[in-house]
Amino acid sequence: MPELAEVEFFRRRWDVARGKTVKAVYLNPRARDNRGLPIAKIKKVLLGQKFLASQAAAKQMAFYFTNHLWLGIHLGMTGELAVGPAEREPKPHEHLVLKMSNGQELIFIDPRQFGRVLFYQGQGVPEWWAKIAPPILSRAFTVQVVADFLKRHGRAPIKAVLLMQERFPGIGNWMADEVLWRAGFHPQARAGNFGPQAILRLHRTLRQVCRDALKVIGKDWSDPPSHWLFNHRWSDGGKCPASRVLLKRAPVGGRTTCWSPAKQKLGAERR
DNA sequence: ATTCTTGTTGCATC
DNA sequence: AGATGCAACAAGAA
Repeated sequence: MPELAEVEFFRRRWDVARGKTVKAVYLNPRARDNRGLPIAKIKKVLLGQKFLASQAAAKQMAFYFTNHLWLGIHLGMTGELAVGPAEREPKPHEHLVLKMSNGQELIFIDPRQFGRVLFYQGQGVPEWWAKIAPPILSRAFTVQVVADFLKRHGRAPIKAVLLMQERFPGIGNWMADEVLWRAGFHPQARAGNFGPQAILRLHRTLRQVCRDALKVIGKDWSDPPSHWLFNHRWSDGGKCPASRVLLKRAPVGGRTTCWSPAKQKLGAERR
């Protein structure tokens, strides 16, 4: 499920072991998440190092250890981070496990294996971390930046554009739908048709949904309130929490998309 | 049995 | 050249 706020939630889970030392490393060499990793080297250099800090950005996390060591994790479609006691019954698809000095294990589970584990050792910041786009909640995410990006992808449906991580880091399928629903834009609206007022509104709504999601899900994984589209989007016969009309569902930009035909009409973007 | 999936990439096509 | 769309990746749920 992991989009912006869920990623932050999982980061916090592992962060309980901050300050502890790595006592053992397990990396499944056959897991697709671990492809390309120097597994033997990671095991060797990580052992005995202290977990110093963690950070989430977009759909990625970075865990930083002494000796300039970085572990990056992308949760893909089905990944999650867990913390468990060492004597637990291991579950299937545990692709990375760090045994920590407090007796806890930090576990990365990912059945579908669309996720990714990354590694870096050295001064400075790894390329895979540095290249993540500036956060939607940062000052760099200006209205102008959004306007330029929509123009550049003018022929694509706005739904597909909102999913582009190079400009909307952390936005995934449900967040994109939530934004468009709240702002009142049809997911099929062409990005190039958005007028100045509509762009302003889209920009503001993007920031608001990110803030709200982090407040609700990012902190302790509470379910969002039922007046969000989130709670109704996957059920057949789901109704728009604002207008009570039957929600529509269809693929847009290659992804299942849910919208309220009452609230989101083509043309509203042209202002 | 079949179809679906909260993500990303690589490649074909426009 | 740059933008767009789609299949592929893999496993489990409905």
